[in-house]
Amino acid sequence: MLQRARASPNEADSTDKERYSITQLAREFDITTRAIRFYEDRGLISPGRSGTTRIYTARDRVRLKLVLRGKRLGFSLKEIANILDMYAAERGETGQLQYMLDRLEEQRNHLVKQRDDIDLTLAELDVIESQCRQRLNAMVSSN
Amino acid sequence: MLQRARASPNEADSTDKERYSITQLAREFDITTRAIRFYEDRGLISPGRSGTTRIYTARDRVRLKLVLRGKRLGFSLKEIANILDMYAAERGETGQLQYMLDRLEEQRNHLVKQRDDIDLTLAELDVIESQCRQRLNAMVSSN
DNA sequence: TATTACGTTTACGTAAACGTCAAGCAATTA
DNA sequence: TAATTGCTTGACGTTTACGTAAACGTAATA
Repeated sequence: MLQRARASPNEADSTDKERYSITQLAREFDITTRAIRFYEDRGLISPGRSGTTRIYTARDRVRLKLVLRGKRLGFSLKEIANILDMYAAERGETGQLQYMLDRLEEQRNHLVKQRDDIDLTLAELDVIESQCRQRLNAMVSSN
Repeated sequence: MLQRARASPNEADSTDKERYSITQLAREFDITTRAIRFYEDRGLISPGRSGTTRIYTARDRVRLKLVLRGKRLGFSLKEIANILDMYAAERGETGQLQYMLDRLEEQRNHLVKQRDDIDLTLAELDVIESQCRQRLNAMVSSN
């Protein structure tokens, strides 16, 4: 039985040894394998292969996680691809550091605006809820 | 006159008098008239008519604003419709106050999670940016 | 050996959210 | 009066993000 030890104390290669199958990831993140393959088709993930079968590393898993976070924030896959590129380019020889700083600023502004929207909406939910509770109390006390 | 007092100094009719054309709103919010009509088609807005021409009140405008905010937060038009219904039902005779409180809670959880996502992303942007700036400094000092 | 589980590619289908004509009415302006 | 401007209602086209089915390979299990 050739099982690899997990949560290993030492790592020979500096690359993590965890590997995931497509269905493992699908189950973990509650998405379909179709979706994962689609993300690959759009260049968001590039898992290795064993024959034809996809094999996902810890890095692939992180990228998938970021993809899903981006989706929750309402970004399109294309936008998410750009963001992931920024993450990746961060240590590459881009030579366009200023351009990248601008893009970062842009991204930050977007997120801050979105957070403001959320805070506004949460505040309004508070108002609605308190009015709901008032009506609920009124119903109780009128019994 | 059993009217609730509103924030306005005088109001003859309790309905505001501002009217907007579809292109006015389109220009104000930088969307197309096609989009606005589409929102109407999906029941998100129901402007009055003068003949066949749509006439938008201040209330319609607010709803449109909420629609766009919802879109920025990544909600589908169907979800936005539900949210708007909650806003509207708030003073209606729903008789399902508890159900509505549950939906409010749900909505709140969604938003809080989204805000957490944003905070996570903003933190990571900080990291990337500082590394960018380090590289930029390195380039300058190596000249 | 047959079934089951898991994987693959290819390809057509679909819902959402509009974009983009087309054709026509109504009012103002040249 | 002719043209322009703004509005209307269809209706078909498009993009995104997958769903769904077909047809197949492989490996473990009953």
